[in-house]
Amino acid sequence: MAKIPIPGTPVRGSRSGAPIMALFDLLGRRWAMGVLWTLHEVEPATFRELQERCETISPAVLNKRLAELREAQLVTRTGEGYVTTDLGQELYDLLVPLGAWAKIWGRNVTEDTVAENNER
Amino acid sequence: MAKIPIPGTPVRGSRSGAPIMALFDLLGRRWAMGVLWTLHEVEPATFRELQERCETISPAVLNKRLAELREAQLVTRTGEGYVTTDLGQELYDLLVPLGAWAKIWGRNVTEDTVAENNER
DNA sequence: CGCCACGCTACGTTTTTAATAGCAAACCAT
DNA sequence: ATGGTTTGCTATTAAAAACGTAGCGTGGCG
Repeated sequence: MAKIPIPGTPVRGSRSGAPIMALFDLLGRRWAMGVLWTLHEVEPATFRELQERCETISPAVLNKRLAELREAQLVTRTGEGYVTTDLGQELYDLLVPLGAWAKIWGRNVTEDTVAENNER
Repeated sequence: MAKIPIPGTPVRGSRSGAPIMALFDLLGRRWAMGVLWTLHEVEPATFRELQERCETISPAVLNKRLAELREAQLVTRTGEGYVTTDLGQELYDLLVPLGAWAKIWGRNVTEDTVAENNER
């Protein structure tokens, strides 16, 4: 059984286990959000499909993240493959705005990086 | 200079550097979202204030995350201490809904965990 | 039976995070 | 100017997580 941060018990960022900190602890693991995001755009997906979509993820980590996401009720497995749960869908919906914002952010970051390089 | 994922260049989850994947790469580092969240509720905050607020973060990691967040234009440093930038504020605003949702999620997760324990 | 896709597991290496100690610089009252 | 404090961080050693690759066991199919 996967070990996930449980709200109400000590987690990173909060000894009292504030839900947001438990969530950050869970999502702040490499690939956690990426898997959820990628799964959502392909579901239902088999383990290997998901692995290909993620391009560079190793099976060990994918397996671990999937176990955690399942434990956290965000993902489940059906005969057709892995799918997001209702809860997972809700979380995904909250992540969507980040996708749009990331584009704006990306413009800022890359412009500045280019600018800095030109300065020298 | 801190190494952060640059949209448009290969990052975890996307060889082409999709902005959302670059963002996930950045935020999917331990403490990244927690630091941004915590900073927002205390800013302006000194390094040590932030460290205390985060309860269990080590100075090395805090320093690294701060360097990355600054590099990513989300945080900056003033005479008063560290503060979020406009961009960082925008991102924080997008994170806020997660705080509310986390409470609902937390209820689900803990209830099920308790239920499972009672079953045995 | 042979062949293939699937869901993982194993394992050796590299990277990241943790935990703790402590240093240099700025500030501050005496 | 001197001793004490706070601040921002670096150094170091150890543990944990992630990577990359290989491959095993199972189940379906011809």
